[in-house]
Amino acid sequence: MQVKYHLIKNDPHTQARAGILETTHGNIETPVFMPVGTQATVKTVSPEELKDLGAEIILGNTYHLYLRPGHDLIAEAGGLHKFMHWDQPILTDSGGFQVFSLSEFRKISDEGVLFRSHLDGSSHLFTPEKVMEIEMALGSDIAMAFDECAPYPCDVKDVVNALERTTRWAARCKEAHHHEDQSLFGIIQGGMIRELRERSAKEITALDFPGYGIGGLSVGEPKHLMYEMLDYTIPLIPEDKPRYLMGVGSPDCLVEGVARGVDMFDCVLPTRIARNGTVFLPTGKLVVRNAEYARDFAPLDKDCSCYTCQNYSRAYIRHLIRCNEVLGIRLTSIHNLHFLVNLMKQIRLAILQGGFQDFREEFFAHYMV
RNA sequence: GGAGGGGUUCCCGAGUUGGCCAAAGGGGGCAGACUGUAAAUCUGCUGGCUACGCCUUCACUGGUUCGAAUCCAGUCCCCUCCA
Repeated sequence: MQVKYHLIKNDPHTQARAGILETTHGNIETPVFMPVGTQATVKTVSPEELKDLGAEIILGNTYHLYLRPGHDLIAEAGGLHKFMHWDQPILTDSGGFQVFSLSEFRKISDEGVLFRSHLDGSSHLFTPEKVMEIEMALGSDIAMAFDECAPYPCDVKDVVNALERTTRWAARCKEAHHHEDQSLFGIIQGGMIRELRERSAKEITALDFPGYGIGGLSVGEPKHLMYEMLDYTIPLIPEDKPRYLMGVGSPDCLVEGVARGVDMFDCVLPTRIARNGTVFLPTGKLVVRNAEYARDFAPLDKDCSCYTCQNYSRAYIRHLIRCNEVLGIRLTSIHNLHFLVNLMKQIRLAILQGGFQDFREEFFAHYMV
């Protein structure tokens, strides 16, 4: 089946909305936060633990899985779900972000992107058609179109080029995509320029995808700019399609993204900062690795219901992280993922109960950015 | 008892043709960053101060010298080999 978005409730004061996204591997309650599992694993956290902390859908990455172990191998294993033992929805990113993050290893042409593997230096041409072939082989529920994510800051002409190319590639992706159990999402680009955002939104939505990614944001620009771009972009996306703000995941950005009409988010932030000794709390970030928690025998968050907070102290977690023990980063990863997943569940509940605006104010009354 | 080697800043460890040495490098410690993952990574600080300068420091004591972690003498420890 193709994904289907059901709008359940609009917030009366903001653009926030609650809905359900139906997929082959089950329903997703939106707005939702999606943990990132680039290499067919959310680093250090098992699928069972992801389910326990409430994750509904996770990501995989086309570029990384193509290079290793190879999409053919994963297809042979029975697809990504089976390969990694995750039976809930999966979204695969297309490698478009690697055009940005691995910019020193690639050359862009209209045909596609020639990557020099960061693993062994070998060359690989990613065309929209190739990316579709890979994503279909992976068998994710949602495949992202191959886009060009422009950096920030960026010359206007380069933003325009990326935008135009992204539109052309989106059309080619759509043409090449044939998979009845996988839905292809288009991606809107346009840098930090209102007119270009609007233009990209119009061009991409004209191609009629079952969902839309908003890309090219959270690439180093100030937050107010990102929020502005969302304000310009989201009203141009059909109401009956899910909107996915790609790569965004700080708690404050999630709340503000939802307020602007975003349904889906993904981000490496919770797992990355977890591995570096930082955790999310309702009051803001806390570097549990720091000396001031050496003798703090309380949980990370006394009101948190996650596995970590139910069983371990700040002092113990700090000790593990300082000793480089894997359990330390597993515990902080579990907590951070739970924090964001749970934040979205609270947000959704608030929307359903008509109290999102109050929730938002309450959140920022406590959360120090 | 004899022969040889060595004691450096929290730790390990460079540095001994004397000045460019508050002293390389690593570890540890302290702090910061991290937003579709080249990240369990990266960056900064790590003797003291009334700081573009001053003070204390390279086992200890004394000496040579304009100047010593570096040279000399003695002392105290440590290691290896031979008795």
